[in-house]
Amino acid sequence: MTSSPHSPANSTHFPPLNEQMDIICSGAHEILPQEELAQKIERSLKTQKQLVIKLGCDPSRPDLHLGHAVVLGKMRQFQDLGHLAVLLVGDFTGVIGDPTGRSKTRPALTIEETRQNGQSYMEQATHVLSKERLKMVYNSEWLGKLSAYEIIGLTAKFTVAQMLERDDFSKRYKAGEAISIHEFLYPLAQGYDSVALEADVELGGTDQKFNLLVGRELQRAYGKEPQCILTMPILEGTDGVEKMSKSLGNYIGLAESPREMFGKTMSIPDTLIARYFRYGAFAEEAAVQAMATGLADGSVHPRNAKVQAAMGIVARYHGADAAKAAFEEFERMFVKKDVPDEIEEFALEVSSNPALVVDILAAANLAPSKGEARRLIQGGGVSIDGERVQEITATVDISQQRLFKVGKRKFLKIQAK
RNA sequence: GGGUAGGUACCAGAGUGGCCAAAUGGGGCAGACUGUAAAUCUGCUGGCUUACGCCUUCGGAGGUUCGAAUCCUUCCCUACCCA
Repeated sequence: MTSSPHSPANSTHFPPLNEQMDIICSGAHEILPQEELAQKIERSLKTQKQLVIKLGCDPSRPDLHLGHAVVLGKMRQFQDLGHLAVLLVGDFTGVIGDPTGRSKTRPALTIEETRQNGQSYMEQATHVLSKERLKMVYNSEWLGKLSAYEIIGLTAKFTVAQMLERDDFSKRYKAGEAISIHEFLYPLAQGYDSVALEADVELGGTDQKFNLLVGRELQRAYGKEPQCILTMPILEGTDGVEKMSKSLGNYIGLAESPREMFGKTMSIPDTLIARYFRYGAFAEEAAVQAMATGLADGSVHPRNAKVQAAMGIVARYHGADAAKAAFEEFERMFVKKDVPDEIEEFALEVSSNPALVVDILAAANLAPSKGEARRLIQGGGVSIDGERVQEITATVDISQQRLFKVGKRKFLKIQAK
């Protein structure tokens, strides 16, 4: 549904201030400034106009994972309270390039690609967000229309010293690393989005704090009412160290199968269990507390807590039945060392049969290269029909279907075509 | 504009004519042990090859040499200092 900013919420019933604030604050890392937010809500109650809640999304990476879900979940709460969620696709800023990290030249996306990614983003986001009170916008809409004159005017509203307050910039500056001018434009453009949208609240991860605050500054500079900012914690990836991201391979995708979700959650380090329970499964605060204390005093076995978290996460995206099934399969696979229920089948074209195991692994994409396949065999990581492959020169007859297992969790049934 | 120091595999970082597919550490993968956790131990960690070996890779392009990550030329890129 679409509506222009600050339009009256049709037939929305806003809960009272205290109730709203409680929900909004739960799980939030920081809300700045909290009093202003309260004032905004009070005013919205009085005028019966919904607040505009902004969340920027990066169109170059359209794959959403549990980390994104943390902030999307907060967005959902705003929706449920009657406010308008605005998903801002940064198609224009995406072309500028994300300043965090080394400036790897990012392939410039075409308009079509951004639109497609935006659509796919939207689709996945609605796993968490309600389709009610949801609006998607592209920032090229206004940023693309700015003249050089206007852009210079924008840059004039911010100083280099202010810019260097940003952690990432100051670190790189002190370390003598490269910072391109255009990277300075990124926060400014993002901030300008808030001006254009007349955002009341902008959400983001804690790593976005600076950028969100720039939005506030710029709104003020342009004579608008400054937005409040709300940051959510950054969820660590399954490795427990780095933030969750697809490029690091430590993510749990929102679109993944129940089995994958469950399995990946079970592989997180113990220190993360309660966090995943809270932010991944969106468990009740009381339940999270109970788990945390139980883990701390040893009355809850970490494995069981992890199962609880994993089930909660799977249930959230696939339903309780799927969660139960995933759990049962997990038990069978890893506790009883059995094989999974459903294994993908693969028909392979081979020039000769029996064929080299190494060739089969590479052809079936169970290994990225033949060299890697050899290494896996040498390391004892490959078995066929339950028997470990000993020799890298081994061959196997696949005129009948064979069950290949590679590493801990790759299974594939292979048969000659 | 001038000067200085640099650009090595996923990252950090050694290597300054052949013993270099390139030390070491981190990361990653696999195995053992477990709870698909942590810690620990072991092996592997460019591609092709049963293997011998071949091919591609030390910022780009040329050159010197029997032989180059290493020397020369040139170009590109980065930081710092001076103007």
